[in-house]
Amino acid sequence: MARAGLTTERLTQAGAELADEVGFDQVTVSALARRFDVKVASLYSHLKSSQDLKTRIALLALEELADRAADALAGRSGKDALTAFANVYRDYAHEHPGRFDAARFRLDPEAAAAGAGGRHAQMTRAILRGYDLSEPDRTHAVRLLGSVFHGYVSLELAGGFSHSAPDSQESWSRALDALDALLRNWPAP
Amino acid sequence: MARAGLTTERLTQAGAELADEVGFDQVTVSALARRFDVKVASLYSHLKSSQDLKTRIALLALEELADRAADALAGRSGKDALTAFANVYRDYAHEHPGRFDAARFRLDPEAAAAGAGGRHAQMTRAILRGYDLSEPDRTHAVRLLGSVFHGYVSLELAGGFSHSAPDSQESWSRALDALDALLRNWPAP
DNA sequence: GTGCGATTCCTAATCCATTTAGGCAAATAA
DNA sequence: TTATTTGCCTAAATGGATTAGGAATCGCAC
Repeated sequence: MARAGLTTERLTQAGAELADEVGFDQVTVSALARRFDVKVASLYSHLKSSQDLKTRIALLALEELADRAADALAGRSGKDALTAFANVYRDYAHEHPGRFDAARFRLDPEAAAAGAGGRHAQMTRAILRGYDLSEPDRTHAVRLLGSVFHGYVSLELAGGFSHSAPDSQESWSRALDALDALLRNWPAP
Repeated sequence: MARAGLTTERLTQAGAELADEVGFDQVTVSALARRFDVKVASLYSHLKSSQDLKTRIALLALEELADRAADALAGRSGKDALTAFANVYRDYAHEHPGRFDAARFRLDPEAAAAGAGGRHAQMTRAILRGYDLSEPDRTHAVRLLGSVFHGYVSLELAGGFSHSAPDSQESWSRALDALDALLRNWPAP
């Protein structure tokens, strides 16, 4: 019987594709086995558990996202950087809804720390170098930006802004304008 | 054999409590049956499916949230209203993490429309009456506020801001200050 | 109070996902 | 080639979701 060539990486990758197709919470060890035309138990040589699979998909998504963001930030600053960074999030979410959902998966703190978690915060900080903020305001701003990106895209993906004018794209642009204005004019406590 | 007195409402209520205790995605028809000391199949006279149960919990949470928000907004305006509204969200999420998670559940559009979905947007609009914004900027602002509230609280609940200074409460306050400043000084396109 | 229909809950069975244990065969190394 | 490791399999236990059909209980009319 020919071997299927399973590895943890291939399984994670295929799991990510599956997530994009059927939704992250529909990702199941069984479905993955079907996709490789292999018996379910075989996957357990490569994955600790169903939870393990999901965690790996989440970490993959975080890495991909961080890679894209790093790319987008190169050579940009100020509002240009802000916009580019934000659009990486939004575009990624639209291209890979399942992965994006995965990226919001509750990770055990150790897994999050080991993975790309820190890179994201670091890049958000980098964007703020283009604005005149010092600690602790810079941290507050990092958290606010993260909240807006995560929140807006989540609501949009959940269908919150469809079926109503104005266009979501328009609101997104204006939200970025607003954030830029806010960062240039951050209020004193 | 004495009857347990099951009704759809009691099941939904108990499901919400269960969600707060063990997490929304751990809410299961079986667990609910155990809680009522009743066989699983019995619940299917009151619930269409597991999905149905989750949808009901989500709608319950949205209603509770809308009720609290309406209460908090009464007699307030401007930043006062903004802060009160925002704190309702955050407090509710901390008191009832499972329900809050449920409120972010992907609802079929019909269920969302039938439920309290519209009340939330309406109240957010009401807050903005205290600021000088006209359409379509008001809608953009509604979406931005919703994104921040949802995003911040989600990230906070996921543990994103713990284990690092400054305190999350501090960032939350400063974020509200910032939003207030932004709304008073909304940038032109 | 007795009887009747409707409702509530149960038994039983099926299906599907997760997970572990132990075995045979294929790839790799000696 | 033989020995060893590794990859995938069969088999089986556990537990949730769901449906069909049966029995107990309740509310109400007589």
